Parts: sequence; structure tokens; C-alpha cells
Amino acid sequence: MLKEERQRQILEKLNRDQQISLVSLSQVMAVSYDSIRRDIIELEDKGLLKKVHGGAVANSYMSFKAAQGLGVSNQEVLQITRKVQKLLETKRIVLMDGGTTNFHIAEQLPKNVEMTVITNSLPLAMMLNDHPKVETILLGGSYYKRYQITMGSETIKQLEFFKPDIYLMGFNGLHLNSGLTIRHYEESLLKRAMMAISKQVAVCAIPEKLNTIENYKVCDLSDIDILITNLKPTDPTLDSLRIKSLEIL
Amino acid sequence: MLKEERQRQILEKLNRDQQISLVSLSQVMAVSYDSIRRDIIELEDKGLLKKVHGGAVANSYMSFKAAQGLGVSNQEVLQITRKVQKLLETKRIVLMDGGTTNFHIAEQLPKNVEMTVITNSLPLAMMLNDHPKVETILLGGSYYKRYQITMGSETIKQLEFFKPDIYLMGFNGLHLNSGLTIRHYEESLLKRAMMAISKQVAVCAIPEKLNTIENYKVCDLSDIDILITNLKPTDPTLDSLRIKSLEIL
DNA sequence: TATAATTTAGCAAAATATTTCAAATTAACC
DNA sequence: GGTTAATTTGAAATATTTTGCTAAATTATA
Repeated sequence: MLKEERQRQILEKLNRDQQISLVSLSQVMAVSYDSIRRDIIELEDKGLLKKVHGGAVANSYMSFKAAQGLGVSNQEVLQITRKVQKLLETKRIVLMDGGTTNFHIAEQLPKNVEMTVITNSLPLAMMLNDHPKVETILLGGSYYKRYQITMGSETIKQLEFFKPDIYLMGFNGLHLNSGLTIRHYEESLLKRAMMAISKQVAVCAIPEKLNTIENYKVCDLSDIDILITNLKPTDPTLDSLRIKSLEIL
Repeated sequence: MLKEERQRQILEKLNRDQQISLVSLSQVMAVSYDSIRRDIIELEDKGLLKKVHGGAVANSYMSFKAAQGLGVSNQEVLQITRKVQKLLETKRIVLMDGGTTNFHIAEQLPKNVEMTVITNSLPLAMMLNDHPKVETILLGGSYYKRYQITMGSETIKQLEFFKPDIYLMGFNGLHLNSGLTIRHYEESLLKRAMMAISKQVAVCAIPEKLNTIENYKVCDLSDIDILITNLKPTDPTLDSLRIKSLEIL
């Protein structure tokens, strides 16, 4: 059997069942456990599913139930999205850029939420297709296939006439001294421009991202207004990040 | 056996089974493994299938259609896309808007084609993700979920600085007297703006669209430079559309 | 904590790809 | 028809990918 056919079947099954176990897959398809495991890793690299201990869960159509049943990180994301939902209740114009976290947040938004989302992320815009009361505005410009976002000077220029109530910024690393960091230079420019036009800036972080540093700095921690994690605001893990101007949810 | 005949059979089998293995093909057709392998490479270069380790799989468009049981025959679309490929060979900057036809054309583009695509269609932009030598520029603005495109005055404004070699325009109806027509007013404005900046305008039509009329007029037939159908240019079906300025491919 | 299940990493065998080259075929031309 | 050039084909050698296995490390569970 071709590897591609196997992976196609895995995705198909995943869409039906929302979750699958590696052992049962290897038995049903009559290949070794390792091959299945490597398939799952490949598919996760492509962003088509989420690997968890002992199996995998669906990504874009992840159901609430499946997320609770398996895996830690899904749970983490859900805790964050709930806090974000509360935060967004009072906001009407929201700016969101790319990254998986923002994608998950958009995915979990209540179906009837009423707001305007400005974004440079194509998957995020398409994710909002079945939120009838969300008005979406897409930022144009050069399209970066790898991240499926637009960026560059044209994109920055288009920000000119917007005044979002809040900017939900994606990032890779967060550190007390080094501030917020990401992996690409051009993106850091865009993010700074996005910060500049927004009334408030919020970032969401799972614990793994805390106290890590990436290659390009976006801003200092003090430039951020709100930090949202899945931890309790009083959690000691966050102690190193407590500074005066930063609200932790 | 002729190479062409072999490749035709390969595509036929691929349409039935969605996937094929190189070894079994070489056995069934009684030619060397290498010849089959070279056939597959050629077909992949033409964008007609995807080569994988051990065999080949159908394009996602094909499998999508196979799954949905869509009406238009592969053959019709393939005939059109081949003509379009030939037409695009000499073009470097191509403007394409939304619609299924343009989507299919993008999907069938040779994998290594080198050009710049400007578009307001999100699915089309994402479709080009695995064409490494295609540079994609996305037009921003208000996002219309139903058609998954951006349009409106902001989108029109962003056209200002582009000078595409050719504009592949999607449409709904085509008629000698009524010209090209579509179903939405706002889109007709955008299309006219796109025509205005482009050096050439081409439209692709399957026979069903010929001699039909929709609600909003985009332009006259005489404003179009090239009409591409799956019929022979001499086909009598096209007689009613022959006007001096229109080239029929 | 102890036990079971799962993951990781490294390795060797098998399967498959690629490159290269010469023979065979076809096309083009006179 | 005969000759040359270009293309196509098959085969052999080499490189790469995939696969299944093992042992050790890690993680989950009772």
C-alpha cells in the first residue's frame, strides 16, 4: 500500500471519528506500529492533525468532546479560548494575525458572535465562513505560502485606516528581558505596525512558550496590555513575568 | 506501445482508482519500470497528477470531484486548462479572480511554472501553495464568505499599481448582444476595474455557459480579447459569437 | 510505587528513485 | 531509399526513502 493512501485513510477515519489510536490503526491497515506512527508525525507536520499520546485527534474539526478525552494541549487551548471569549465580549473590532493559536481561537468562537475581524491570515478568514455575524476584512499584499498569511510593506500600508479595539497577536517566544520574539523578520515589522494602530494588545500563551526566546524581537513585555494563559493568574510559573503594566488573565 | 497511449491509459486508470503503483503499471503495460517512471514525471510536470514514492495519486481536484460526483466532466475542464496553459506560457503577471473555473485552472497549472498571480480569491491563493515558483499577491478588502473572495472599493483601490499581462475573468453568462453577465453587482464593478488595468482579457467557458444571460452586465463581448472553450475553434456552436475583435481558442 | 503502555533513537534490510549510458526507435532531411 | 539528428527506451550502478525491529527512555495508569 502506498504511504499516501495510508495517510489519506487515516485522515478520512479521523474526520469520521475525531480521534484514533495508533495500535488499532496498525492492526486495521496491517502495517507496523512504527509506520503508522511516522505517518502521524508527517501529517502533524503538515498541520492536518494533532498527535497525542497513543493516537491522534482531528485538528480543524476538532470537537469539544474529543478535545477533552485526549491530549493535554487541546485542553490548554480550550482554557485559553474561553478566557479570550470573555475578553472579546466587549470588543467590536478585533485584529488577529496568523498562527495556530489565533486559528484555534477563531475556531472556538460562538457561532453567533457579532464583530468585525481584521486579519492577514487566509485560514483564519476562511474559518470564519460559518459565523454569519462576523464581518471579515482581509489585509492584502504579498502572500507567504508557508504561513498562509499576507505580509510586507503593502500589508502594513493597508493598516492605515483601521483602529481596532484589540489586537490578538501571535508569537513564538516570550521572556521577561527579551520581550516577545518570533522567527521571521518581516513579520516582526508587520506586528509592530499592527500594535501601533490598536487600542489594546493581547497575547495568548501556553506554558511551553513562556520563558523562551526566538530570533526576532517584536516588542518588550511592557508594550503588551494583556497576557492570557491557561494557568490561573496566581500560578507561580507566571511570577517571573509579573510587571506593572501587564494584566494577566 | 506509443508513449502517448501509455500516458492516456495511466490517466484513465488514475481517474478510476485515485492511485497507482509504478511496479504494477510496468507489469500490466509490459514496459520497463523506467519508462513508466518517466511518463509519470512528464504527467506531473503538466500538472495532471502527483508523483509519490512508489506511484502516483490523483490531483486533489480530481479526487474532490470524484468524492462529490460533480457534474462537469473532467475532460471538458482538462481541455480548457490545456489551452490556458499554452496561453499563459508567454505571460508573467496574471490576474485571476474567483469562480470554479479559475480554481480548476490554477490546480492544473504545471508544478514548476514561473509567474506572478494576483488574485482576490482565497481558495485560489491557497491552491497555489505547492507551486514553489508562483509568486502570489492577494488583494485585500471586505471578505465575502459566500464566494470566498475580497471585493468592494478597497479591493478596487488596491488594483491601482498593477499592470497584469492578462486577466482571466470568471463569469456566469455570455451572450452576443448582452455581453458578459454575472450575478452580483459589486462584483461587476470589480471586474470592470480589473479589465481596465490589464493588457489582455480572457474568459474560459464550458458550452453550458454560452448564450446565457445573468443579472448584471460586466462588459460587451467586444471588450474581451480571448475566449477559450473546450470546443474546436471551428465548432458551429461558436458561430453566434464570432465577432471581429474576439479571438477564439 | 510498580507496572504497562508508549515514545524515541538507532540500525539494517527492503523497496524505490535517480543517474548515467548505450542501444533502439523515430523523425527529418536531402 | 539513405543518412543524420533527436528522442525514446532498457539496463546497471548508485543513492535515497521507507520499513520493521530492538533497546532504552519516557509517560500514563492502577
